[in-house]
Amino acid sequence: MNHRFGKGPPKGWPGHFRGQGYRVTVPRRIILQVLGNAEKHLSAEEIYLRSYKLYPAIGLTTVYRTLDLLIKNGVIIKIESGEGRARYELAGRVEGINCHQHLFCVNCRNFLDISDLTEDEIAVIKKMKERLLKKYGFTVKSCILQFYGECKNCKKKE
Amino acid sequence: MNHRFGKGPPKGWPGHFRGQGYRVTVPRRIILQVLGNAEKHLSAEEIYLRSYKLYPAIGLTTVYRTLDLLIKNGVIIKIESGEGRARYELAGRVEGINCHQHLFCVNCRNFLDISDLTEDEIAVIKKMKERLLKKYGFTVKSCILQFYGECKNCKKKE
DNA sequence: ATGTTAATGGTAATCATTATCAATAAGGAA
DNA sequence: TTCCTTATTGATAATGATTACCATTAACAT
Ligand SMILES: [Mn+2]
Ligand SMILES: [Mn+2]
Ligand SMILES: [Zn+2]
Ligand SMILES: [Zn+2]
Repeated sequence: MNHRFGKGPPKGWPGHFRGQGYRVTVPRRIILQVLGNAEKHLSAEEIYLRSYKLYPAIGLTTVYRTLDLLIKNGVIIKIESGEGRARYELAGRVEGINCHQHLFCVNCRNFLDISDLTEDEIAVIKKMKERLLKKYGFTVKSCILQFYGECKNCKKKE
Repeated sequence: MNHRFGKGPPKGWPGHFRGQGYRVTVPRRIILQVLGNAEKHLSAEEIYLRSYKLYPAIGLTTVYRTLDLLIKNGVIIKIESGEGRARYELAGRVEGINCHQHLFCVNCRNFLDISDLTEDEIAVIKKMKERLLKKYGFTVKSCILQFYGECKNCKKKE
C-alpha cells in the first residue's frame, strides 16, 4: 500500500555502476531486484532468502557485501531499529525529496514506517537541505525523520 | 560546546522513578550522572568505563539493563549508526521540541551531531507531532532528523 | 578467445548484546 | 532501627549478526 515499496529496482543502475568501475554481476542484479520488489524493510537474512529462491548459488556474505556497496553509493539506507539486526530499504523512492518518517515506540520497540508529509513540510525540508550544504558542506541524498515516543497499542494497555 | 550536552542528569528523576515502582540504586545514579555529563554520544562500553571510575563495583550487564530501562522511559535515545555498537544520549535536551539532526556520511560512515533548527522548522515539526498524534495515535517524546549523504571531507578526496 | 583482477561463497572468527542465576540491597512494614 | 520481600545486581556463559579469510570464479577490456 505504501508507494515507496514494490516499484522494482532503480532504473538504469547497471550503466551508472559500470561507469564507477564496478562490475554488474548476477548476485547484484538479483539483490537489487529483491530490494526493488520488497513490500517492507528487509533484513540481510530475508534478502538472502529471497535472493536464494531466484539464484540458489548466492552466498550470505555476498549479500552483506552488496548491501554495503549500495549504501556507499546512496542506493539504499540501513535502518537499525534496536531489534538486533539491521534492515534495508531503497533510498530513492520519493520524488524530489526522498524523505519519510519512522515512528518508534520506545515501549514495545515496534516502528511504523510512514510517508506522510505535507507541502509545507516538504518545502521546509528542502530549505534545510540547502542550509546543511552551505553551512556544513554536506550533500543530502535522502532523509528519515525518526520520532520516538509511545504508540497507539501501548497506550491502550495502560 | 553543544548545548545539548554536559547539563547533568535530568532533574527530579529519582522521584519520578520511584513513582513508577522502580528503585533508585547506586548504579542508576552513576549511569545517569555519566550520561548527563557526556560531551558526545557514548557507547555502552564508554558508559561502563566512566561509571567504573566513579563506582568500580558496577558491571557491564547493569549498564545495558539500565540503558534499556531509560530508553523505555523516554529518558535516553539509542543511536545505531552502523559502526557495530550503539550509542546513547539523553533525550530531553532541547526545550519544547526535543529534536536535533544527524548528518550521516554514507561513504566514510562518520556522522555529525548538530542542533541547528530555525523557528520555521521548529514550528513545522510541532505541527507534525500534533498530526502524528491525531492520525496515528502516536505521542512523540523526541525526534532526530537523519540526513544521509556525502560529507565535506569525502568531497575533497574526489 | 584470453588475461587481468574484481567479485564470489564457504568457513571460521569476532564481538556487541542477552540470558542465567546466585547474591545483594532498596524501601516498605513493624 | 530491624526485618522481609523482591527488584536489582554482577560474574559468567551463550547467542547471533556481521566480518575476515582465502581459494575459486566470472566480468569485461583487449
Ligand atoms: Mn523507512
Ligand atoms: Mn544526536
Ligand atoms: Zn508500543
Ligand atoms: Zn564522509
